[in-house]
Amino acid sequence: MSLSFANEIRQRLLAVVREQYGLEMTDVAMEVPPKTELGDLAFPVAFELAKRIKAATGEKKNPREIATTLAEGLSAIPGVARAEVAGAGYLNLFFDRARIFSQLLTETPAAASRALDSKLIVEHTSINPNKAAHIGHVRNAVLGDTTVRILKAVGEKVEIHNYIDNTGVQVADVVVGFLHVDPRTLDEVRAIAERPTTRRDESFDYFCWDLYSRVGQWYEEDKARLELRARTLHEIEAGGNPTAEMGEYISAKIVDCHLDTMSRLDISYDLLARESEILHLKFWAQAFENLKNTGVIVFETEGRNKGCWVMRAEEGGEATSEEESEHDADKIIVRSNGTVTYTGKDIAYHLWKLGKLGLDFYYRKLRTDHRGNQVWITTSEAGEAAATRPLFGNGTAFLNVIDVGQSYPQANVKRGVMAIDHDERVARSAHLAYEKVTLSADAARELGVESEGAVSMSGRKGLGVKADDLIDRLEANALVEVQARHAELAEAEQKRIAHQIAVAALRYFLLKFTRTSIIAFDFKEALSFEGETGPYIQYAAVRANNIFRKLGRPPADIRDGFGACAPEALAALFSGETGNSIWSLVYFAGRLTDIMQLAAAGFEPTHVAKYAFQLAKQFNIFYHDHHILSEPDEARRTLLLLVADLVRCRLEQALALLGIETPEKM
RNA sequence: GCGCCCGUAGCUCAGUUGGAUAGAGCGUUUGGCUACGAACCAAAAGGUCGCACGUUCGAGUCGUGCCGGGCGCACCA
Repeated sequence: MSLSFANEIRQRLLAVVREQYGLEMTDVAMEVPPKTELGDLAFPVAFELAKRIKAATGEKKNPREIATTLAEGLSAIPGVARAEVAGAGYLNLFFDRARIFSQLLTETPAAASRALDSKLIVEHTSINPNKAAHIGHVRNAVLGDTTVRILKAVGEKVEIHNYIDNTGVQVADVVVGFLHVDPRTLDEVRAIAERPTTRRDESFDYFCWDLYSRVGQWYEEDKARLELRARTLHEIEAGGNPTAEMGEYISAKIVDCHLDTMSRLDISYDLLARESEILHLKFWAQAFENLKNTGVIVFETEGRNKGCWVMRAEEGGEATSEEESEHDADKIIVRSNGTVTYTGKDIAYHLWKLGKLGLDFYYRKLRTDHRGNQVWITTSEAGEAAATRPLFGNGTAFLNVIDVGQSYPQANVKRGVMAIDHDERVARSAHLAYEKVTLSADAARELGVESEGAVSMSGRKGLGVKADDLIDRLEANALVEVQARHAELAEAEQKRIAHQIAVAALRYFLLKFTRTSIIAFDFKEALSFEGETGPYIQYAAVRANNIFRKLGRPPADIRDGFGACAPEALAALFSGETGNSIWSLVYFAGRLTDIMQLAAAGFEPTHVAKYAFQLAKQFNIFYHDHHILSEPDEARRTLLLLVADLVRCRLEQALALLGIETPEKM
């Protein structure tokens, strides 16, 4: 429903309150009644007014009486058929169904675009480039990608980053593996990474997955070997030596694998920002100056943090607490030996995101992805000229999709950044925290681990469901179903559809949960195509499309004939019990814009996922109740076709927001 | 000890700024394909919304205190 329409009603209502009761209200609550028979919009405002009137005049008024007065004052709003008082004092409005319906047929669900000078920088995926991606990583990527789609749909300008920690401990561990556990020269590693193979388990990221867990065991056997990790990490950070070269090669190759995996799920990026550049281009040194100048960080000359630069805890109301506990929340940014902590480096990186650092990366083209988008990557040495590439960074706010375990460091990063850049728009920046994916007892058993309850995945132990394995299984299962139903299609086409179904199943499975809910991954549930699943929603859209295919006329053709329908036919469509249920479907289809706004405001893609499922469910009931093509009344048939078309459009749009395609057939 | 998240049907989970009779999927039982293909639909059974106070005309939703589970709180990243 267009927002301006609802806002107009609100304003009118506020005016009536002013005229009738002389009360100034800034806003009124508005909601959708639980049943269509009760109306299309409900205002519980009379309850609050009763209270206010009593406070102002001492006069006791019944909420129903107030609602009645308001209803009388609300006459003649275009699009509103009538107002009713219901329950204990609800003011319910009924729309002019025919009018709204015709409006919806021409409306496209896009929100008013925001200021053009604002740009959100969304960081997601950011998998350590040392092993294959697993289902937990996919949750991050799907959440991030879907959030981006929704933000763009409501008019935000978005830049998508994928942070590559190519100089971290995890990469160092695989380098240790190739140097000491399963010794190989760089050329031999290259041979493994670049060997031509169609076998999934021979791909380089799978190879490293196994090696990484072997390294973990190898450390366990002799803790002294951890020295080797520290030395390797140091060499990688320093750069310009054979160890660093090995790390560079491995991480670049694994990043390639990750991008391929994510492409299968229609996920893409604008820029891969690498930690090696943040190190080599001395981002921290610059940020350090900025932080010192503003006084956010101070040098401790005594106490247990003596010799460190720390970010002091915010002054809370509790000044009475002991000295010791006050210093608990102080965050060390520079250690007493002069090295910088992770938090410090991340503050520097985020200042860059906002264009507040005074330094920039160099950039080069990495690849053109499956969508045809140019993916860029940072480099330390002179890259593409600024004139021939996008201007990266300089965002007005950042959004980071990172698991909930990073909440504390993330809060510190934002605190440090806000101390330097306290633009109110920066305050929108947020850590989009999501809970982890664990393995259900059944899933763990399938992977060889016996357990009573859910089990945490562990890259270090090599325990987890690899993303490509799962997608392969989904595609194989979907292909069986497609072949059973559409033997007439060419194999390539069958596979294409199976792929679309697999993506729908996986993405919906990860989006049906709220961000803060732990997902206990279960194969049976994730591999299902029935019930509350992505394919169920696709099926509803495909059914709608089938009607038009059988009809032999495109939807646009039907829309052109709308004007010729008699007003009586339109009135009949929405009258009676059957009319109510058709109207409730139409009205729900019209609410996509509201849902988008809700999802965007809370960075919660689940709202769109749940909406799409509910709309599909309602459509399936409609489909079952009305056999459109055999409808004898031609005008009514046209109108039913238009309803089907409206729902079809909104379903496909909602699916697109979720990163799910609608197959031609299924 | 401090902070955050979770607790809703047998299981897995939704539940927008507090609103009308708390929903869905799976599972169980039963029914519906010579229709736009059943990856669907219909029906039944299943609830002290962890517990107790409080605020409110109204609490699954807000506040306080408990109980139970998970995760953070490094001169690690």
